[in-house]
Amino acid sequence: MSRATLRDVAKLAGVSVATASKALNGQPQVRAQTRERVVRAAEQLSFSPNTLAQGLITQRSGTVGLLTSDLEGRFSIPILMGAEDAFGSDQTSVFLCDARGDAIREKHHLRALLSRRVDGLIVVGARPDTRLSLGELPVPVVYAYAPSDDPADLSLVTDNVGGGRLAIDHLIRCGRRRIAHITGDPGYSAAQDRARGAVERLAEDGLGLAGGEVWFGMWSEAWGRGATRMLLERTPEVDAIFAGSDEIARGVLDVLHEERIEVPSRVAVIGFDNWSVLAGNSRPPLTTIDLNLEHLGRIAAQRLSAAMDGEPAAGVETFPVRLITRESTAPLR
Amino acid sequence: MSRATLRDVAKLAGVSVATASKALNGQPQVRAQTRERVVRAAEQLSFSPNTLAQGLITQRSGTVGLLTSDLEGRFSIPILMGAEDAFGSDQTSVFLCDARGDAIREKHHLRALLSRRVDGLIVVGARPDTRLSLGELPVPVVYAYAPSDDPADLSLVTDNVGGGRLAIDHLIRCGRRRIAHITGDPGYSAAQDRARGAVERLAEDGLGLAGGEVWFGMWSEAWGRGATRMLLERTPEVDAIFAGSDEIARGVLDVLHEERIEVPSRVAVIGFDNWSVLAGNSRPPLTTIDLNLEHLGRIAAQRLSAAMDGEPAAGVETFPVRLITRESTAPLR
DNA sequence: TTGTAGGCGTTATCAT
DNA sequence: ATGATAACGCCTACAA
Repeated sequence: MSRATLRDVAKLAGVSVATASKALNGQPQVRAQTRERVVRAAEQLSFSPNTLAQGLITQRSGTVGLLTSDLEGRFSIPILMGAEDAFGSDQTSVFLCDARGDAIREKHHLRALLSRRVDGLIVVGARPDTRLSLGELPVPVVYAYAPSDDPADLSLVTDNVGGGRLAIDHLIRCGRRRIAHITGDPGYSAAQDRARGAVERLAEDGLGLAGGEVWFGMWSEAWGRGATRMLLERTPEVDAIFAGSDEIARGVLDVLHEERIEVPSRVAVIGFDNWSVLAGNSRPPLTTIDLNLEHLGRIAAQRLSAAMDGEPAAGVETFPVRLITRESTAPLR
Repeated sequence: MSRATLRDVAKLAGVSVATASKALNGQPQVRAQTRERVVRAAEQLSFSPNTLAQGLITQRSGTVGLLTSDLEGRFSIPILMGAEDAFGSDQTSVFLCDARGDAIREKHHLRALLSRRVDGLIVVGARPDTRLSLGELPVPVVYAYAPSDDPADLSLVTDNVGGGRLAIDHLIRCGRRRIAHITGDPGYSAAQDRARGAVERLAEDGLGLAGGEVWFGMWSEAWGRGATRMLLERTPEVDAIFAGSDEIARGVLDVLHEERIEVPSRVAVIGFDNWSVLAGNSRPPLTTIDLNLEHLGRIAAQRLSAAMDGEPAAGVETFPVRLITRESTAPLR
């Protein structure tokens, strides 16, 4: 199976390359009968137009670059899927580049992408903290998940503050009043923002955190377990725990279970991330907050398309998260 | 930041495009002084050669397609990372395409990739069962994880039988003799192969499975819990459990913990996949089998490069898995 | 050592 | 309705 060129098709159909081109591209000024001949010739040779050559002329490669900083991270993948999906039906293909959090490698990839004449770039960070802007580039760029530090760039982020509010709101609606918050590394803006949202929402009902403080620590099950043990010792009357991630929530559930404290009847638990392998399989299945990352990716692709079509945007757009109700929370009866 | 062409560089340097080209590409027949001028001009204009145009001439696009059937699956990602890693980002860029297990979409992507003149293709399946060959293509193809049904294709797979053997071997070395096997959907060749390896290895020591049968079911924690309960009822003397996945292993550990059966002192548990969020965070941390998928991806890239350089290969290559020892297994004392 | 010319596969603009 | 012809950006004989 070798590669037929338009010339081959034209020759086989007995027309000029120009006519063949027009016939194949559905231009009107070509006799139906001629078009038919060309199309058949193309099929016969299984002709496939060389997009590179087309791009040379149209000044559009029909490709975009997806620059991620950690592929294995569970956050980049859904975004990446959403973006790939939104472009998919179009005629744009996606170059995947993983910089592994290394600035050098990122520069390297950037160079390669630009020389491949990508029409645009999506940059997806590993964590929702602000990252360095790539600066001015000959193609439009959209930052997803991790916002750029340059307000002239367009950044798309999830609403972590809103997520914290939403979690607490749900627990309050379940009749809980003594709510604790166990979360991860305080160096992450995600941890800070979720905590802030939680505290704000509590305040609206005249409440404070059970135990008085946010339990910052690490994004791990082990920390969830450790913090829960300390919490139970210090504040045994707690009736709900908002965990900053599903991993932490698993640790929380584990200790609760061990202590024979019933979930949700005595203590309700809510997680964050909706990482299904963790949230869907726990005992009981975990109520949690979904970041809508796939949607974020889809929007990123749309914004990028718009920018490529000459309608650029700037600033930070924040997207809402949503509550996934499972069985680890329920109204107090 | 617009786009300088080689002509612009040549003009600025006061030479012809041919000379500029030679100067930039390190050809010897150009005076050092001239080269210097050209290079400076290129830098000044931040010139970046148009890879598409180069590809038109060299008949090589410097791109490969990565056709995956499920991105969210935890198996494609490491392979994809390995492959992306192995292609030096300067030489080769990777087009990512997710067919979502849909044959139509796959055809669609394939068409697009070929018209983009990719130099090669890596096809990575979602599960290790045989998949349909893409047939004869104008570029080399390597199948990774899921082998092609056509022996003329090159397929790279992990050794699931060997994995089963390895797991049992480890348990036997720990002094266990009453070993049960709880695994997932029997419709997966992975489940069958791992079970076969396990049974074979047991037989070498004159042993059979504790309880007599493999416990096939589903790839979930819930099944791991359910099966373990039934197992303990029917075969309480079991001293080790080989779980077909880390998810299942988590369920196993959960019930063992609930029943106050000590791990590993009374029952050892080994998982499969080394999915770190599950295996690394369990109580105790889980001994498991790592599929070396990143390595598989790296090899896939190498084989593809070789094929692109005119050294094709065919058949199925099977790659060894490896034991990750954590704390859920230990010698019986 | 440098420049000229032809061509890679397409499309668009003219003639015919 | 069809066909030459000139681009697109680059590279590589070949000529000067």
